[in-house]
Amino acid sequence: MPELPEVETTCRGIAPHISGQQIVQVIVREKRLRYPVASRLTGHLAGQTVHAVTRRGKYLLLACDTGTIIIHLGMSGSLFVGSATDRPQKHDHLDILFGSGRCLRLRDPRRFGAVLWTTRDPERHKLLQHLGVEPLSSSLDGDYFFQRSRDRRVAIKQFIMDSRIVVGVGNIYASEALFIAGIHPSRAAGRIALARYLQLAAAIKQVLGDAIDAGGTTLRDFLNAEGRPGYFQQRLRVYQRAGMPCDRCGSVLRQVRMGQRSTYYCCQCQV
DNA sequence: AGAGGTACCTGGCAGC
DNA sequence: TGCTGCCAGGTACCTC
Repeated sequence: MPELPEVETTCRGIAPHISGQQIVQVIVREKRLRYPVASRLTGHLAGQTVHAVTRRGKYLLLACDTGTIIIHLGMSGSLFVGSATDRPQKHDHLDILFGSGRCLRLRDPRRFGAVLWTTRDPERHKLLQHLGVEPLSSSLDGDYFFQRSRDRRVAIKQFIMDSRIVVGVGNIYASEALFIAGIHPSRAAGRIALARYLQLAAAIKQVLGDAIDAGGTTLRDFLNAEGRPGYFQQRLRVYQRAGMPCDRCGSVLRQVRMGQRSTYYCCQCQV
């Protein structure tokens, strides 16, 4: 599920319920996530207050008294606030219980997610220190892409999905942004002109921004959050539409595999 | 340094 | 119905 829009939606959704709240207990039912959940997490957290909930790339950061909880949702994770008395379901691996009676629960069937604890500046954590720019910030623009891509022969789709370049562009939105910008996904990153990178940067901001706005519509019933965020139903223009007509030119949309990932594009509109 | 492949894990689905 | 194989929104780490 989680691309950046869902992580952002999650961040906004859980923050009002847990910011300023004191943690009373952490329950780990399954510690075998991407990295083993440290047992010290349980001991360290009781009594600490969550001061802020922020996002860096697809990492959620819960700032506490003496350190920061780092959460990544992997490919199938979701995080929601409920009551501490709610009965856990099959893949509910971890709960953080608060003095308010609320419970922040991590559900992750594929267990590619991660829950980590650091007492240092989280930006310096091994997993975060090499992250590239935030796509919705002013740091991402055509010039930035142009400079970083010189002499790079990697396909543009893999280039924009490289978290050292820009964070948060996952497989769905990489295809969507390249379609909007009219760039063929396998074109070498180093062979794209500045003017086209200006369009690509704008396209990425547009698709991610629209998705966050759509995801925001589900925030109202976030406490019941169980179903999919609203943005999932938004009309994707190429993703999973192979064989269907391009909504711009009518050509049949194609699907190829790039770096073991499905990629969708229009061979007329994208060059 | 850059490029490409592999591994981690479960669930849903198509095809037989 | 039940089995098999493939696919899925991520990313760290390995080799060449």
